[in-house]
Amino acid sequence: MSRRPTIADIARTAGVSKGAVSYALNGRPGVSDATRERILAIAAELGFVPNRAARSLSVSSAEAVGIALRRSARTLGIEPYFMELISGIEATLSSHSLGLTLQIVGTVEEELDVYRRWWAERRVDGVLLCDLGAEDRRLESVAKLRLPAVAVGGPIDHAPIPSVWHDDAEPCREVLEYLYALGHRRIARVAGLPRLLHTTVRDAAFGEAAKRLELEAFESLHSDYSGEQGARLTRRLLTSRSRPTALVYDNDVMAVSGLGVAHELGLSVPDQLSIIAWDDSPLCRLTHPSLTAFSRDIPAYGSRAAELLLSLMAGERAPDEEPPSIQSPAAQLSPRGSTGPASG
Amino acid sequence: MSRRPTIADIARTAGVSKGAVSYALNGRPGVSDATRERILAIAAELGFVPNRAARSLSVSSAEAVGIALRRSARTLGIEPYFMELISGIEATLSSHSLGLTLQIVGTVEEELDVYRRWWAERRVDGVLLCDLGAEDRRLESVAKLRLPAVAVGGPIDHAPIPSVWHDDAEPCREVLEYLYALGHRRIARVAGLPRLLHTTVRDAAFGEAAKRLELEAFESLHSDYSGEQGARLTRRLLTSRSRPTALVYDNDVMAVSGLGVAHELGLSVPDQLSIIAWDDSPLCRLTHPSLTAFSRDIPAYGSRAAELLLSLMAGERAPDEEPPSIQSPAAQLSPRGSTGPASG
DNA sequence: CTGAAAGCGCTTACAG
DNA sequence: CTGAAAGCGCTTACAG
Repeated sequence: MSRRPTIADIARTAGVSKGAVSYALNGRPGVSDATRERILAIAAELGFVPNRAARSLSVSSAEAVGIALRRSARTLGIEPYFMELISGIEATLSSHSLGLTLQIVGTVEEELDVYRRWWAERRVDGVLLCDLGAEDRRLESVAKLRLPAVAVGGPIDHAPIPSVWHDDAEPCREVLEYLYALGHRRIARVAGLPRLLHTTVRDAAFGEAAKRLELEAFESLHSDYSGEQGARLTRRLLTSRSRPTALVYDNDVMAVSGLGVAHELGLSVPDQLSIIAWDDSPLCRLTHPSLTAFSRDIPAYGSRAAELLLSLMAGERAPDEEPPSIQSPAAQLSPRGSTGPASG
Repeated sequence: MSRRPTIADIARTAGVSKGAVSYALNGRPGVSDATRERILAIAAELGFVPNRAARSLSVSSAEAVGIALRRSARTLGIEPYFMELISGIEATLSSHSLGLTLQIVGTVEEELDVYRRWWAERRVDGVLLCDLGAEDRRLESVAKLRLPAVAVGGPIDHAPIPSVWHDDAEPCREVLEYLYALGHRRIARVAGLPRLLHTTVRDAAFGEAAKRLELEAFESLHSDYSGEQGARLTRRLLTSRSRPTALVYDNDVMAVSGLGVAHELGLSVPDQLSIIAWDDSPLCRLTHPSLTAFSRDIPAYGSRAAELLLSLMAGERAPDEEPPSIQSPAAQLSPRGSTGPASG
């Protein structure tokens, strides 16, 4: 038949009720094994696939998860992070036959509107929140909607929703100690957006470690993660009177553009300048020298977030139980060609 | 009320039937203006948003568009193209209150299964096909499903579905003439996947133009678009006995990694080697020198594809009418620092 | 212009 | 173990 087959079609050819078909299809008691077999065979033969809308309407669930991204097309394109994260999320979702609904928004207000609309429409059963802010209105808002949600990032203690996060402070200490061991005493950092949670975590950790190591100089300049700002800030740092011998970047895009500026200024990397990128992506191996970077498995991170959201949606915990945040492994430093001993 | 309001709630408080509410909400005749106003006011006050599943079930439409990507997390992350395309698509869809459902697949078979399932479930009303192949089974398959579909890429003449495409041959001629004018006579190209349609279009156009210009040497080496292969093929080309003085890359990722190889081999760009990238993205401005590249507005391209799909979904043309493909502006060459006169 | 009813395709108590 | 029925929340002919 060219019309999509329904349970009514199956019921008719099997000579049973629609209820029986539903029980058989969903592996529930209520039909004998023989009948079940027969029904399943007919369903398979007809190529039956349940209509999502009908199913959703009955069980009041959308069988989909939503993700709203507050970033420009430009940023989304250039930052490998998002697509890798989405890949991981999507892998988990599709293995549970859940759909992924994606929307790009311009402002927090728009983003909150999207969540409210999704909730009201029942378009999604849960959402994943990205780009956590140091102060983040979204946490309370989605919690108030009672829309299952997981924050991707953290740590966010005493928050109304759980998060999947990883420690950002330890890598900060690690990288400064590594550079210190290589003899670097004047180090600077081209940091990310100051409003983001992980930026503040790194700000604090870098500050403390720099003080503890008694570095000659350490400063963090904040940026919007773009290559343009990465280049501009790098130029500023490298043309100052006592220029740093090592630069740490909060993402890989800026590190690549920083390397370009070093070339432009005739500084050889790593002889005269060491460069370290934060988010490792294939980008870091594209350059010459290739970039020393902090690596972590972003798709796995996304998968873990999706799994946590699934468990929330399944309502596996008591209403007043502490939301079970999950800590992921911290990023690992992968030394490559862009770091070496300080030339003094 | 904490329960999501339904049209029944509105009907009750307005003292009318559910049908009247539906007419009023959808701007259809069947209610007086006064009643309509009253209903709309109550709906607004209750914060009414229609339940998607119920609406979908009634009107047999999912109010969503699907896109299945057959690329690895790695590729999706590093290629700015996809996220930019998706941004453009999404912008158009959300302005029409349509959702975007995204799925990542491993093989063509999986991809075709996804389309079949989406169709059977009525999860989407239409799909967008990316990464068109020179031979592409998907065109026939989705056409057979009678699932509205638009191919992103082309030209695909006499195809069962329309496409949004742009001319790739003219830019090929243009770039060779440009390099010729700069004095280059030995040129090579690091091309993309040979199975993709636009690769074959470029293969042919480059071949013809090279012959017409009577270049001393022109060759195309095919790759998988990855930085690794870009580097490997560049190394091979630059270490051959008569090395080319200019390299053209089919994407920007490989061009960046080719530039890295030039640095590695101590070749100065553009003095000893000119480099041109195909897909312009912020990546091309990250390097030093910045890369001469072919630019086009990818988000706009995505928007156009989405709009064409919407018109198809609206069923605006007769069943036997020729599918109305849309040609987009060809890519424009943006000369930057990576190209210059041939040194001989 | 308006109301009551049927229907979209599922799921799920409720009787037999 | 099975069947008949109601219900999810909308839309849409069909009568008045």
